[in-house]
Amino acid sequence: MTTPRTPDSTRRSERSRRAILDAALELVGETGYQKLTIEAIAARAGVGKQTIYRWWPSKASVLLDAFLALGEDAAQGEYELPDTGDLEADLKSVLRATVDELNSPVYDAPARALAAEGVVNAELGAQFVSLVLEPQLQLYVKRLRAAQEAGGADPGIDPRIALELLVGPLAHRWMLRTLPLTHEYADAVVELALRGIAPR
Amino acid sequence: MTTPRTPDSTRRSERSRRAILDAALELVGETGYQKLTIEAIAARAGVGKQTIYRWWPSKASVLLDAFLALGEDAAQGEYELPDTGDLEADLKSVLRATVDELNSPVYDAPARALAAEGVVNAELGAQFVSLVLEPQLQLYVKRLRAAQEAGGADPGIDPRIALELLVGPLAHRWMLRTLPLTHEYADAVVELALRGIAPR
Amino acid sequence: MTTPRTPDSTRRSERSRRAILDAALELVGETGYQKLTIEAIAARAGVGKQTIYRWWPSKASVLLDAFLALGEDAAQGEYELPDTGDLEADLKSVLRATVDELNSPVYDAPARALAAEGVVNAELGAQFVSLVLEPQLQLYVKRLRAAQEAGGADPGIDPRIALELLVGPLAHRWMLRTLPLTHEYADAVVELALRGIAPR
Amino acid sequence: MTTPRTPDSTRRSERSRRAILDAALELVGETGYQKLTIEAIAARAGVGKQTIYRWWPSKASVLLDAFLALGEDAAQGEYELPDTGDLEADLKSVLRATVDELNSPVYDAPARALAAEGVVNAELGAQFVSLVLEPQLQLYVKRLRAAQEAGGADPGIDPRIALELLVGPLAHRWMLRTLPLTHEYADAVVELALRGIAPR
DNA sequence: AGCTAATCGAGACGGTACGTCACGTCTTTAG
DNA sequence: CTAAAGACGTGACGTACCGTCTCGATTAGCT
Repeated sequence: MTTPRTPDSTRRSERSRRAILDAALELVGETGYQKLTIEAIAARAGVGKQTIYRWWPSKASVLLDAFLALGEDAAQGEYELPDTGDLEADLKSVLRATVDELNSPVYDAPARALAAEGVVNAELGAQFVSLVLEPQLQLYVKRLRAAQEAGGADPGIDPRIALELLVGPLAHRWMLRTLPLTHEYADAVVELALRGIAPR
Repeated sequence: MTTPRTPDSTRRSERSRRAILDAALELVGETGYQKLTIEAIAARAGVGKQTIYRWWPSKASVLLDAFLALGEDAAQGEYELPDTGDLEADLKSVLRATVDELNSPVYDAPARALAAEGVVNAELGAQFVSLVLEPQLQLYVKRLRAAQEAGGADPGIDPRIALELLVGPLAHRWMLRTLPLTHEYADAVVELALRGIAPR
Repeated sequence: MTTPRTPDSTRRSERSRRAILDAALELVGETGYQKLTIEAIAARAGVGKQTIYRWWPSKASVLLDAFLALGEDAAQGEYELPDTGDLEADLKSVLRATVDELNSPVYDAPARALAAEGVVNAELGAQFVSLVLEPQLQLYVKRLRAAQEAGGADPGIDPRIALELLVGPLAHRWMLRTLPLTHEYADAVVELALRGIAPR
Repeated sequence: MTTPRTPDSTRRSERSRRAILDAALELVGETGYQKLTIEAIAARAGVGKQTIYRWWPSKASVLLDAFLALGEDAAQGEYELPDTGDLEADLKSVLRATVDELNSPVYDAPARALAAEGVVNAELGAQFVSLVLEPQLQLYVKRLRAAQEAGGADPGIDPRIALELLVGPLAHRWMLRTLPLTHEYADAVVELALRGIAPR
């Protein structure tokens, strides 16, 4: 009988939207993802619960938006990997920066929450990958292609797989905390992987 | 005034323990981890809730035990990686088997649940690593050391890092479902990683 | 800075007013008073909620107006009780008509809703009494005074109390549905009450 | 799938039951029936909401039980109307007592709430009548029958209707507050009604 | 083999959060 | 420039589970 009713996004309150995203980030940092509740977000944001349910289907979804907003504030148009001509140096610098980001408390809590949710919830996972992860990975593809053309990498190699050799190990250590995630580790991974990627 | 009392494990009902672990595995497969509840496990197992709370501190902990039991049934003493002398062939065979396991529905749901929980819950994550993951990884270390001694791998390389070059990419694809996890991918990862690991 | 603003009743939309009253009557019949909501009335009437809040302070108040409109349509100037000179016959005819009205589905739902609200909400109750009930009761007073003057009723009796002996029992059966409300009952009440009212 | 599950009344907490009934009576007196909420009852009683929902289907139902408990405490086995041989005196004394009760703040709020709910909700109304009202009314029937046998009342009269002539007017004034409910009014009603009831 | 104490299935309890509904207010937009 | 449409903060709804707590009724290990 009563249709689900899609809300009118032109009437949306930007004020409330920001307050919700900010509150979500704050709370996930303070209490962790498991204890993060929609009610707490609403209370902290000074917003009715319905205003959250009107625009997002789940708390994971709120957090994804909050994380994207966080990224946009920070990124400020950094849509390229450095290309100094020295592939090894460039990759080391990028992976070291990634290590720093993953170790930074601001990114850590929401990123873990989203990654964990994505592991278990395919739909959210797909969004996380397409909105957050894949754009990053494409930068590697581009940089590796450039290296192949410049003769710094074996042209027979699939850059997609090469990139996973670089990123996979970092992700592995970060997600399950098997061993500490350091600059030295990033360097070691780059060195080892490049021995496989280098022209024969 | 009565002490918190630790339960007497000699009197523990093996019947109930099995029923609980089985129910947990069934339910995590049917409804997913988020919707898995202690009450549902108790009901399915025909057991009082207290019997679960008496022996486990959380649902993640129940699931970890259930997953370990699942592994023990299957493993049957396979505590070695094959060593035919051909490192590449051996690794391909092992990683292909891992791919099959990760793609199998029986392992997938509980393994994802535990991995996700471990991402976000450091304590459970540590248990997962030490009980499930690390024993597996040590097999790689052992095999790689053997290869180094036999001259099939560069002795200057840290086997721990080498192994992560093999396992990290697989884990990455599995956890976030970026791209399909296939035998071909396993082969490609082994080939590329071995170019880095091989003696110079 | 704008004053609370009293609405300008000359600009009021008669179209909306009727649609709201009609919708209120329809809905109270369909779903009952408890489930009657301002939002549903507005939706059914094709009217904004604010148009209701502008003109009425509560849903009970809307319903009171709707009920009054209903009465005006029906009454068409029947502002007298019949006076054939036979008090007993006149009262029986009036009370039988009242029984029919109370048993009619159209009047029943809104009348019950208002009566119930009036029981518990003194303000609305006072309005209900002064606008709906008291005018009716005054007709009885007038008819009984006429009978006293004509010698058909004891002049020593307070007509106000006499009337309540007639109306009270009907109201009692109707409100709490203790026993069926029939013409026979109306007749029996009139006969018994008149034995008390008659001249000695 | 999941059966509605009827709770086991032998395990019921008497402590909680009393606390809930007491809280309901207190709150209905303080804030009125409309503003009475299950949540407030639970909070005041120091009880989980589910404990209310487990045992009662609605707030009206809680209040009915609370009112019955109130009655039981007060009544202490007064299961008879006085019979001094003087019908008029006995009825006046009883109706005066009823007037006092209806005017007492302790009874007023819950009684109004239940009466109002019963007007609009047939199911609750039937319970209210059979548990609260009808037992009272039967006492009148009994007393009137005794009077008929003793020659103090016309044996041709239906006691059920006679009683409604006594009780109906009181109820009418109480429910809609048309005019004040006083001892004088009770006396006047008895006198007038008895003129109809008396032997010819 | 019988006693006795702990574990067991069951589920009521005080709570927290869920996701929904309606309230009454306020703002935006179309006629 | 009125009013429909409807987003908003608020708060109660009734439900689902949480983790704790009592209940008898089995067990299982010790006398």
